[in-house]
Amino acid sequence: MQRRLWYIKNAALFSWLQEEELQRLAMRSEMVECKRNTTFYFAQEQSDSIFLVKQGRVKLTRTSAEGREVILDILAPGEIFGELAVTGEELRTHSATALDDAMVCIITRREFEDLLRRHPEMALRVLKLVGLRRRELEMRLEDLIFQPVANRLVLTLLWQARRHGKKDEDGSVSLPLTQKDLAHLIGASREAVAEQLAEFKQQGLLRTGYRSLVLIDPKGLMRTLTTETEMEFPELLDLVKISG
Amino acid sequence: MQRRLWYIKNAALFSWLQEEELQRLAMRSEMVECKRNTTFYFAQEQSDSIFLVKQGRVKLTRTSAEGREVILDILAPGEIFGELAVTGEELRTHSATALDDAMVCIITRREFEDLLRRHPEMALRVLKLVGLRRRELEMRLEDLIFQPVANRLVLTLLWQARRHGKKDEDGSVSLPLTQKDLAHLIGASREAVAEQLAEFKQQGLLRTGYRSLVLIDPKGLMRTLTTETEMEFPELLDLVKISG
DNA sequence: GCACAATTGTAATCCTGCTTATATTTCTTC
DNA sequence: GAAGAAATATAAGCAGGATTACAATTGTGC
Repeated sequence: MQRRLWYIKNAALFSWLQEEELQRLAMRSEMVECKRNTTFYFAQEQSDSIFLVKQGRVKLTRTSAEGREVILDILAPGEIFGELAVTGEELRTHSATALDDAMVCIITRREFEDLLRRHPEMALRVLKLVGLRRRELEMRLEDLIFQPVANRLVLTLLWQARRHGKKDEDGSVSLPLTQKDLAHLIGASREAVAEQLAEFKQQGLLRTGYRSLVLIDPKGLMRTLTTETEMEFPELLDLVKISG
Repeated sequence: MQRRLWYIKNAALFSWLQEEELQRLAMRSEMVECKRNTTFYFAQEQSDSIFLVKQGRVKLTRTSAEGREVILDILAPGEIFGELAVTGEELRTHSATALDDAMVCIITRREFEDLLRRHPEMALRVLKLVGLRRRELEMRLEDLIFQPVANRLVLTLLWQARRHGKKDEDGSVSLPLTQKDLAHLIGASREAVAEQLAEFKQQGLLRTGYRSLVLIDPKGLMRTLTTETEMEFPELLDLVKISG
């Protein structure tokens, strides 16, 4: 219970609530620990809860009729998912799966809706969040249309590095991602990703490992973009400030 | 002023407000009439107003560094755009342009935020709207990755028919779209769209015209999907109920 | 520790759809 | 009504990336 409270307090979306509300939430939410690859919900299931990631990463995916997968997002601890349950979504439009051994907090839709009603400001914060994710999708749609695999790969590597990368003393960043996950993130085949990674590896920009890769020279990776594309990714320059 | 009130009252997002609020909105909003191809705002401009479409269609686009365009959405009368201004968006991430001679209503962000504060329920409705558009983007991302041009084209034609099509007595639906617009909607080249349309034309599924096309056999178009893809577009069966 | 599953590495082949090119039709404007 | 702009039509050549295939490596469960 204390632990639950701690986690909730440390989620950006909830941290501003007064102690009383936080305790109520901690009391009424369920905490679940689970192994890697556990699925929290599948597409088409009833949308009746909101999740808060406490530990591990969670991937949100859509699967085509033929079983091919696209990754909509990969969440880090402190982020919530399934929040579209409070936007009139009846059934899930994606699946949610743990990428690592994970811990999540489950809040019923009813409870969350009550919270929104008690704190109108919360609705604005959720609105902000949903809007932000929508804009991210718009950017990805654009990249998918305009950028070749190599660029999409670099953009995604840098993006993932900011969210999930572990920074080393020497400035390199390690990422816990399989080539398959990367492929599903950028909408390419696993082989195309492997080939492109091999090329970057040869250029000394990164190292590959089993289920992981290490960005040795993030700035160098970024430079592979600017040759063909205009300078237009100022946010990515923040890469240096990656959380360690 | 009366006309302004009428339009606002007839927008789904506002219709539930009490008369008093509607009048206030009508009073404080600006009504603008403009020609086809007028741009309401460009990407990177300050996000300080929300728009309501009264007449004509409005397209929202993103443009790549090289000048290529992707259409994020095409709005019909009664719909709003620019609403991300109230989600913490500082600068526009897309441009908005009139596809027809149009009329829009402009509400300042401040005014809209006040409205949200006075009516917390409004925040929930906007949240619902933004969530819906996010899900649409997720679907398009998936289609872009999994579907070939032919399928994307059909899906888009049927989708556009529902939103903007004019239904004829004989069951055919006419759409005011250029091939270029279609190409930008599905992320393909204009030529690829033309070629595919030619094929459908030959199969008697549609007719093409200058800046317009007529879906002669929407169900037949849909059937071209089910051969290669599984049946998985139940919503599209509503096509028969297209607004006339 | 051994069998099996998952992941990575690499290469040849093939195909969708982009590019480029050119002609024609329809609208707009003066 | 003529000239120019915008949109449609069509086709050849090319290329990025998917598919297919197979080998090698690393993890996992009994």
